[in-house]
Amino acid sequence: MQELAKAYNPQEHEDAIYALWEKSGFFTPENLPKPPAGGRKPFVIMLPPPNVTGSLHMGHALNAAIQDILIRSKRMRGYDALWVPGTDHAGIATQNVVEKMLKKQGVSRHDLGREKFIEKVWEWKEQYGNTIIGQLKKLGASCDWSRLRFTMDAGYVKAVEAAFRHYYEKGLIYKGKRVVSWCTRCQTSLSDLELEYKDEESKLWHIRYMIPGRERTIADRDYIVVATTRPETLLGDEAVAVHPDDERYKGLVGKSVILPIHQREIPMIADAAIDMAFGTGAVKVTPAHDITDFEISRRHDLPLRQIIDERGKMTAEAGKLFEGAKVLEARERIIAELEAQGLLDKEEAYPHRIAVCYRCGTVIEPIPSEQWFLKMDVLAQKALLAVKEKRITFHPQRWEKIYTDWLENIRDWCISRQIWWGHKIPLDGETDVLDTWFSSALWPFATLGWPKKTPDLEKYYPTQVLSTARDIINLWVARMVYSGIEFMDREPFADVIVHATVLAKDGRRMSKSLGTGVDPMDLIAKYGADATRFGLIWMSLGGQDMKFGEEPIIAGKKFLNKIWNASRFVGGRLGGDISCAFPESPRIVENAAMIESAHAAAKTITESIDAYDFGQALHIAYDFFWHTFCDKYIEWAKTRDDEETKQTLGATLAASLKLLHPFVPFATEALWQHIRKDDWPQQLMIAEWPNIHE
RNA sequence: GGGCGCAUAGCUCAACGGUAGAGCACUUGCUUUACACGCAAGGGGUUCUAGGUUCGAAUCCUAGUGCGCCCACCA
Repeated sequence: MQELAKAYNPQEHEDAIYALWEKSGFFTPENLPKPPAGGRKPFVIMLPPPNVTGSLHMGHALNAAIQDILIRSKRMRGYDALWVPGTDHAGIATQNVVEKMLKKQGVSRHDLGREKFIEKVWEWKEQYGNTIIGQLKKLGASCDWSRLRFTMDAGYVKAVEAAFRHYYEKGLIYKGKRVVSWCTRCQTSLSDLELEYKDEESKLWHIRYMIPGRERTIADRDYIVVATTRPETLLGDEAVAVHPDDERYKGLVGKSVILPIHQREIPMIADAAIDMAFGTGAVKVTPAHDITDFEISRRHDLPLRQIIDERGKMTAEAGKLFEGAKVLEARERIIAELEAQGLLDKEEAYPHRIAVCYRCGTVIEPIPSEQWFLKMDVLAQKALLAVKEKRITFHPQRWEKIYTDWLENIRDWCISRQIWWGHKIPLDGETDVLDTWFSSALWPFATLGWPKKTPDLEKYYPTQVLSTARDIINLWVARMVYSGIEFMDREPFADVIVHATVLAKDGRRMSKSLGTGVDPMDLIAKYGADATRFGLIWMSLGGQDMKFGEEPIIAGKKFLNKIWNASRFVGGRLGGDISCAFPESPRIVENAAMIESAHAAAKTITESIDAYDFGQALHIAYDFFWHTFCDKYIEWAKTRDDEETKQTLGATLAASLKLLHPFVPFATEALWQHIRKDDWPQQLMIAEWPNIHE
């Protein structure tokens, strides 16, 4: 055996080891050597496809480590372990990135036109889209790269079309004019889940709507007061609504009031959606520019008067005084006008949350728009039942509530987007593409060849586990569940791991804009991939969010050095004559105890992995290796020279490398390659997992 | 307005009904022939507060305080 360096240096080994793995082809289950008796059962995970805009962040790194631990341990346990990787075209996100790039060259997407622009996006995708794939390899992810997919590759386009047609023919997809959340910058509609909220120090303006004739209302006035945060929308008001039980307005319902500025008569209506306790209990109803008001307007058959256009400017309907003005300019003019006319009752400070686009932060304008919708009631029920009847379990289980609460209060899904980058809507003319999540929802089976009945689909669907971040439980997980049931008649996975969120050291979110982000690639460069994986998993105990610090990664680095040197010692002591097998009936008490400890460790590590307690599994492995094997046994074995002890020493090392491999694959494989004898499995990656039944 | 999570050693976290542990940091020794990325020994906690249940509580219950996150069509 060649001399090993005194200290483990990850940079010397990681790339070579990964190349060795890729060359062997064992990431592809069909290439695995001789199946165990009884054949191999599949164990399948679909990688949540990262956006082609992205590079690996700490959440990705943690999630990749979790999935790799599962896949590697199952592969060693004799499963056809398949981890399917891929990337997501990420509609709006990618379009925005490319638009920004073009802007630097002084070009807008409209300058280019649709076709040219999409060409640019594909170019961009080819150039940068696989950044994260390279980073996953750096991290040691044992994905089957021969099955790499993209949510807009040729086969995937077919899947999306088939899904759309299926829903359409079933009557679940319809087109309609609705008030939708509209981003005036991205020029597209957005679903509820694509909105973010921002606190704003706003004002609540109390406005007087005069009552015609000499009728009197509460407090003996000839006007009623409505409160609003958006006075400019009054130009589109079609009613004033009160609660049906509100005694204050009893006599007025069914009569009318005079809309300020335009002097239109609009009706007073009663609707149960109104909260009597808020403000004056009377609400202006603007059907075209508020989603709730739109719903009220449908119940009362009110017209839809659009006064704001998709660029966020006032339309001709708003009147000559306002046409062409931006919303905020119109607001100022309206307030000034109301004040001049004595119709501004009062204004008060009002802290308030406003919806903004999750991609660009622009304030959302609700506007009426022709859109495609997917009916959700029946599909949502299917997704709910899958969890309620325990065909799908979340880990930790409390996340099921997030999922069920959303599905129980769901609205139809607006699936059309007015952007250029995405799947074209099959029945549509030129304009729209599908929400990016419409294609992601098909991921667990579209990646396996659906709608074709492929052997892969037959063999590998359904998958076993999905591991993901919590913020896409509804955006993605719920949609995969009902899609799987709808198209495959079977839930796409049995277990959903909702992994911890990696927070900055001070407990804030990691984000580029806050400057709190940590780049996992920097950590890999500094400490190696194994140590980085070790640190992340070491911290992820009990499903709690983790405040990230480098200390556990340093602990990982030291631990790897410990493994390295223990192996160096055992290798030197046994002179290359290392056995993988424990002595059958040890006569020496210390050896028997060592073997028993190794079996016990194997058992608890395996059980912890199966329970998705990866942090606990790693702590057990660490404690076993360092404090039992090294501190006690190796120290004792130094004084011995008998065959039984030598055999125990070698076999315990081999078992330890196997148990540690899913967590720290590079160093353990490098050592295996160094100490292995010809009759050993050619790679630790496919070595048999220690027996846990003893 | 609802919901969820967390509060344990200087720091980051385990333990989840039976005498409080780890990693990092700290102290004191060690060129012990695998490892100073190491070895040995050690210091440090009335487990947020106040009640309660129990023979026994960090662990269960109630209330409070402080952080963090999510959902919602109070205009």
